[in-house]
Amino acid sequence: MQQDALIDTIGKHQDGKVTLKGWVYNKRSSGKIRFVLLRDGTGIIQCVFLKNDVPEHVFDLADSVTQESSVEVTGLVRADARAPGGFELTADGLKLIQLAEPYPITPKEHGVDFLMKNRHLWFRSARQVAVLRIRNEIIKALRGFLDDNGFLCCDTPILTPAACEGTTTLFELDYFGATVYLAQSGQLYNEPLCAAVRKTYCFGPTFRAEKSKTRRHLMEFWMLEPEVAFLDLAGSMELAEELVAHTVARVLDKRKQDLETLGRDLSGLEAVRTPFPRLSYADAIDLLRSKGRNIEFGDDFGAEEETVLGQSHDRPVIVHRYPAAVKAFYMKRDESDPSLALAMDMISSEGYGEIIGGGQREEDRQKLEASIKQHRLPQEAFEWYLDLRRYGSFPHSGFGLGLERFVAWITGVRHIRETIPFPRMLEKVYP
RNA sequence: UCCAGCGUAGCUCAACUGGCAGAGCAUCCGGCUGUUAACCGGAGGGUUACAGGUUCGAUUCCUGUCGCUGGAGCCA
Repeated sequence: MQQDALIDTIGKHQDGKVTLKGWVYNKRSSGKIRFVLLRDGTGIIQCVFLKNDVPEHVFDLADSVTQESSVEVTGLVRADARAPGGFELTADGLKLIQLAEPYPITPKEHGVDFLMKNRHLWFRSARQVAVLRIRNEIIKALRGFLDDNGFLCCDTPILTPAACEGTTTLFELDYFGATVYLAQSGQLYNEPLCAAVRKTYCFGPTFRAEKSKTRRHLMEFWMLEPEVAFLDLAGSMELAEELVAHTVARVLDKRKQDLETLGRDLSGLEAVRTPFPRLSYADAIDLLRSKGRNIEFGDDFGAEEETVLGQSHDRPVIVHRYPAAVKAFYMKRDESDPSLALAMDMISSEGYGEIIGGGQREEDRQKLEASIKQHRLPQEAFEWYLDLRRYGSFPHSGFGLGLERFVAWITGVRHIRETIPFPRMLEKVYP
């Protein structure tokens, strides 16, 4: 691809003349000198226009051009200690591509509702770009780790005939007269795939029609779900912590600048090294009670419990062996205590809640059928799933990682809505 | 769905116990040769979310509706 000069690598052109295309981020003027901050999608650079050195129409345009107008600037690249990026452009030309109408998002404070209605413009701002860059780095690191460890990305369908787990509310869709649902997980489909390729994962959007209205929930979010044949619960906990630690290290290595733009406290991320503390559900209950939480054995954790558990360690904590009653039907029971499921959750360290949920799957057909009945699910919809227990059944485990919660935690962004370009929230689908 | 809070200029917010609806930014005009959310002077910009009520008088108090924000439950 033919490449114009770009701001993030402008140093290559030091003392040379370049033409930059981009948008006016801000401008300042002072009589016979005018400054235009140019944003090109890779960075921001200050362009300096001197009245005595540029044609009059160029000098005039540097004053009248509006915020976010698209322009083409030519000039000399100069190192300057005063410039935030280290370089400045001494401009000699400015061409207007389109004069922007008064831009709604000024370089001042704005409210959430206003910013969300202008989401398509909001992410031109520096903080939002930093989040998008980190999100991309996280995706690359997650996929890279799995790809390098022998996983095959196979992917699973988005339109599904029945509820995967029968627990959460799904979006319903007309499928040529039949009813189908938007997938809430690729997990059941991953299981036959791991019998074919041993280690598989899927990575795509998932949908929950729950009327959740918190800073940790989206109606549409991206989930990474690895599934491995002949892997037990302990193995899946190791995989999860290695995957998370690798990804955090990678972001610290590659996107420190963006983390600093966001004002992220790096010490919280630097502490994320394996092994992560493991806590049985029973131990977690004891810990919560010792901290004054009123919780009984058998209760699932609420948001406050997750926060207490997450904040009691300097890195993510893995809780395992939950009561089977609070977990999905396909979870394998613990042989030493069949009331417990071989399930595990990873809770992030700084109050961002559960980022991973998974465990070992039931491989015994009769036990699985009993569980399907117990959960009042229609067995005929799961015959293909039961086939895996008929034709060479095998122990296997996996988990799901919620991308946006993970991004929220790593970036330190308080609300999950900023971690995806176009968040789908409760009754909010514009833009 | 439930609980709590908030709706005032394009945006962010003031307006004391009910007494003339105001500021900063943005926009427009003018000034300034190194500005960093630049600054200085001036101008325009209002059905105080909507409907009703109490009152001499309502942005302010009451009722309802709508919208938004935060939280809970559910989960990643």
